[in-house]
Amino acid sequence: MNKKTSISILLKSKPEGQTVTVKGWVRTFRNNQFIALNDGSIITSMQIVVDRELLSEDVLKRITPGTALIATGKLIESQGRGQTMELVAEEILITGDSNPETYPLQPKRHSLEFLRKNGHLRFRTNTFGAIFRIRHHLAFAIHKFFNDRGFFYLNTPIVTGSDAEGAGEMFAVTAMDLGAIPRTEEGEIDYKQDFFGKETNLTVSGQLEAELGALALGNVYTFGPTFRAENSNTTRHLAEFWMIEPEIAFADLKDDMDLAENMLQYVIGYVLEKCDKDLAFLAERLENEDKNKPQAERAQPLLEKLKFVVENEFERLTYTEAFNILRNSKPNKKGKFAYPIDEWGVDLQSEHERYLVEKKFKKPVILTDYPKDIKAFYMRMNDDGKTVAAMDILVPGIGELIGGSQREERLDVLHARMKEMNIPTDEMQWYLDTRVYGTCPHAGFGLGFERLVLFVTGMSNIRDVIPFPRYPGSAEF
RNA sequence: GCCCCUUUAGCUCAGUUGGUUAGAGCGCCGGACUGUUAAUCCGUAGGUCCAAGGUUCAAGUCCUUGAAGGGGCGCCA
Repeated sequence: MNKKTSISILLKSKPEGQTVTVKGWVRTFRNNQFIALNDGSIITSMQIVVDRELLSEDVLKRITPGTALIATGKLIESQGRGQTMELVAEEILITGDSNPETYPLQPKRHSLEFLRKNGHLRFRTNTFGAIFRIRHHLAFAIHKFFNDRGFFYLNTPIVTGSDAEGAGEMFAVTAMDLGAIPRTEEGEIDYKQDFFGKETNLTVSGQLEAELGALALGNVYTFGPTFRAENSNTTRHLAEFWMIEPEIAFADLKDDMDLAENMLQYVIGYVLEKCDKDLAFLAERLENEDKNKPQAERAQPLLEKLKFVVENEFERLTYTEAFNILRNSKPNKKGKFAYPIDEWGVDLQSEHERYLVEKKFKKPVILTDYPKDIKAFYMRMNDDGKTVAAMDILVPGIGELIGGSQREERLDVLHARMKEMNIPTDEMQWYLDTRVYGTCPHAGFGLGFERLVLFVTGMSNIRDVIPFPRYPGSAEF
């Protein structure tokens, strides 16, 4: 096939009557004369001008929304308004018809619910095209950020034999015949006869393994699929999602917070530059969506929100400071919180996080030094004996975007914590060995990639920012 | 897992205190149109009112159960 030029590249060139070929899918066909052709490389469609003499009536009728075609012709400055250039067709080859009576996508606005049900075709819409181009650039920016800073990309296992992380319910991995599961004499499932000879699950986090890498390579990060079998039915949870988990050696909680804040500012700045057209489209979309909402429910304009995050420092405060703010807050005193703030040590609910982020500070907030009883065993114990060196980054509209901590590097303290929380130490010797041999202060965090995409695109349901969402009751495609 | 809302044409939605033949915009189909921009103009067709059961002289409208979808909460990234 002759070489195609992507529309994104053509739009950067000078239209001087040069002959070019574009290949894509018809969005609309106006006036029996103007094809809006989109090839996915950019949100902008190329206008193909068709001479009626050129094509037979039959071929003209076949140019409908969704039709795939190859158009060759001269690229000239557009005669009409609305686009800078257009392609005067000399040859049009239809490679795939699209029956307009059955093709679900019409040249009009569709609801996100409808497009979710037609998930196999939603890529062909402006909204989802923009989302998935931005998703790509965000992923690339994350790799670039870490690579530029000397981090090594480490792949941690997807099938894991470790069940001590406690980050959530896990999906079992087995090759056993589910109709005839082998049992021991005591009636327990006999995992010794399974493929790996032990109980295995899909990973809920690569952190513990990433620590092993960091305590040799210095700075590492993971970026891989993560699975949680929680029965979560919300707009910000998935059963299969992608998580980024950097882990840094010889570092404390402040280094960890600085890294997370710098990373978010870098990747958001990157897409503000690279994805200006897609972001502008999504910003306008969000604005239109919000027109029907009461003032109080309207979101901050998307570009304004993103620029603000890039240009301003995040608010940093401890759990205890946040607790005092919340306890003395109006909604708490007036009994507006479903979960009143009364006793130090309670876990903060999303209504509290939203108050801090959206009402009190109106910017991303980093909460640190949580009570030890509401956090995981591996987080470093603070000198007060009551709190741990944890940090959560909360952002408007989403809540928790990042969860991290300085890790407990002192063997005796870690051992005591594991015993206290009933974590079986004998199965975790591989983890404890990093503290037995050459331990050092280190820290890391987990970033939910889809939550980042949600935040950047201004979408509201996490199922719309991953190509093939998995959630309770649904695993299409 | 808990709570709330929705389900009417291909899509997005109206549909009054229960009352005759259920409507609109867009799309589709037919026609017009060589500078359109979700093109426009004219015309036609298109409905098991989510399903089952109930109340009533009468149900799209009220009640019960179920299904599907959406939102909030919890768990968390």
